[in-house]
Amino acid sequence: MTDKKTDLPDRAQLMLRSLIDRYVRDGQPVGSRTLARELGMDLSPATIRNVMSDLEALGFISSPHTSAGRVPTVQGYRFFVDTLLTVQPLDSHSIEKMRLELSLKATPKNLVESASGLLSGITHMAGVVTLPSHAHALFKRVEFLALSESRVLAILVTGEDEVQNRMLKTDKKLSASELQQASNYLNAMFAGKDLTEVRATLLREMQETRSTMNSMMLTAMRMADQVLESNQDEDYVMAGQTNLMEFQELCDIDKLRKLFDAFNQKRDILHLLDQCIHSQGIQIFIGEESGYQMLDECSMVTAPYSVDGKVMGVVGVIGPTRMAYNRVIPIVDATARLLGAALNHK
Amino acid sequence: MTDKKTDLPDRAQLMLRSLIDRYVRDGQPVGSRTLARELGMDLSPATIRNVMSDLEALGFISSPHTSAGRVPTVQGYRFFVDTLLTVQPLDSHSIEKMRLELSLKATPKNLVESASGLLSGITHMAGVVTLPSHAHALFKRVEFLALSESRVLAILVTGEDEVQNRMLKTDKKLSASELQQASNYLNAMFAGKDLTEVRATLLREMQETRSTMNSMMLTAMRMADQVLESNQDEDYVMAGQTNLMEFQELCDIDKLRKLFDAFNQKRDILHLLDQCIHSQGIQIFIGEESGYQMLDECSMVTAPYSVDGKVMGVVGVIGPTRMAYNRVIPIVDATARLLGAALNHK
DNA sequence: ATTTGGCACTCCCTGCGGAAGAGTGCCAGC
DNA sequence: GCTGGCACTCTTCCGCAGGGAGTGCCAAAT
Repeated sequence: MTDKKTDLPDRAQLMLRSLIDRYVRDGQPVGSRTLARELGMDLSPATIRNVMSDLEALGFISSPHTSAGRVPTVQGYRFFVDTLLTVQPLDSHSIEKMRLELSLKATPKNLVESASGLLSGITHMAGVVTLPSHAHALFKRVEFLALSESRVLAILVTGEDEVQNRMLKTDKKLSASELQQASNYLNAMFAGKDLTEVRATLLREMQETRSTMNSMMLTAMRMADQVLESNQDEDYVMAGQTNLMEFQELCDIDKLRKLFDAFNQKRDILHLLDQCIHSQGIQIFIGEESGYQMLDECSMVTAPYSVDGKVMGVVGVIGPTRMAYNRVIPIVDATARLLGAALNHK
Repeated sequence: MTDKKTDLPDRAQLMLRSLIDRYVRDGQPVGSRTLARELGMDLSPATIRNVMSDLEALGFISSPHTSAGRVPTVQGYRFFVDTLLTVQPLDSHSIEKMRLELSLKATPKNLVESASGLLSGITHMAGVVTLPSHAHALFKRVEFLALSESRVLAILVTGEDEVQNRMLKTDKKLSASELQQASNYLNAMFAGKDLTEVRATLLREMQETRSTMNSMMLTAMRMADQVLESNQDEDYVMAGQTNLMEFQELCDIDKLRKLFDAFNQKRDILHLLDQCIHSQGIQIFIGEESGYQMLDECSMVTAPYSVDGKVMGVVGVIGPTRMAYNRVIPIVDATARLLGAALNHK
């Protein structure tokens, strides 16, 4: 009986799965004798060898050298996670512990740090969580403070009493009452609306009704535009990077350095996380699949987290390609849910 | 002719210096023949050996094993930096380049990041710079914004238009005009004063004149007290940590991990930097001198930076014990000066 | 009193060879 | 289609010897 989709006999699939399980467990190439015992289905090593030979031909496994066992290839892992993997949901006890831990945090930033810490703590790998996007936060109010001749401090308060500061440059000095007028105007107009919506409305209004606007309104809108302009809140929090040093597949100083450089640079990692944000559900990059050389020996398991059905960011785990995917996936999944929930009713 | 202070013959001092120079240069234990050539003063290896023997007895050098050369001990380095070292100031060309780089940065945070980057870039080790202390910043103004029933956002503007947000809890709801009154009162009273002074005055006033205060004043003072309370701005910015991976004395994964954990934790490093902040001028911890195990094979060279004669923080370099102190010291020194200057006329 | 050459000694590093172990591929027989 | 047997390949792990670097000590020279 063969699986038509993959054309890979059931038995071979079982064996691939066993081999990966075993390899993930102790990191040694798996030989036919070991696998025979592991499988427990009363086959001789010779039989196993035949099938292994097929699996190797298909590119799912390979052997480091003639007389070593077999090791899964990237494609092997890919097939494994795509069609062989069975994950059982995380036990409710662990989930409760995580929920508790998160419930103690007050600010989004703290929550994100905590989530990242949880991920790294539980998986013993590196945890990464992007800061929640402000793109869909609700505009609550804005206030302006004149600091000097041409500098105005804008304070933007969004949905959950998140506060952001922006420094604006103005052409001329604006009086306190002018600023007050401007903020009153904006607050009346936009309170409760979505930030991206606010921005869109703003741009439209400035185009369409420019002529009929009085100068105060125009000033107000220009300032609001400046405030919303630089809303690229792309950043992430990482925890447990040093956990990665423990894995012997990464103990090469050179690889380690490239990896840590990338973590510090943030750019490439952000780019990857960005790709994950719109994939509904778990996303996995295995080894070179990421397209980044420093992650060649690593895998990344991510899940987007959302509040009110709106995707706010992504949580993830970075570890060696040889990781226990079936253990990591539910952890990442649960963390994403819990973080979303914690951000919500806060 | 002997140096009375140290009781170490001139020639021995010269030799120690040469040995350290050489060892720093290529990392190999230095033997008597090598040192003879290095010294260039026409002494036979046998003579050198005799003196080396003395230096070893004094604890300045040691040999990893019988038939290797000699290596400086921590005490050797200590003697070297304390009494043997001659540093020439950094050439003006490099200084100009650094000044230029710093001049492009606008905010203190950017300046600090840039300084840290410069340190690591030039020395090829890790650069670390603490954020400028706000303790002696000038109070410029404070504004309050009611966010909800019992939560008030305080915006504190200090000297150079630095802005800090604080979230306050209040017993009862305060109206916008009440908040306005409070901030007016505080701004009139404290504008232009030193933050620590403000705090001190605040506490004194609240003790002495409590009975004669009206409730508005009291509320204002309570809030101001909350704002200034949590002014512990202890943090640092680090750059080039990964440079440390290149040194073979640190290529031990375990040591590396402890080191990077400490960098992430920040606590211990901050504690060390704190010790340096009050030492007028360059401070150096060599190897175990720091008292922290993860820094056993490392040295730290620091210098405080100040604005208007007030010490604001410290810049430093962390690298292997085997570092070119005479090269690093002027770099750290110059960076401290330049950072102070850049923070000043900004 | 210092400096020096000589010499024996110690220790590390390298390369070599052989034995053990693990695993494979192939083949013939069931 | 499965299995046992067998020859073969590779890695890993010693043990061992030789070369090299450096030391300490001593007796002779300056």
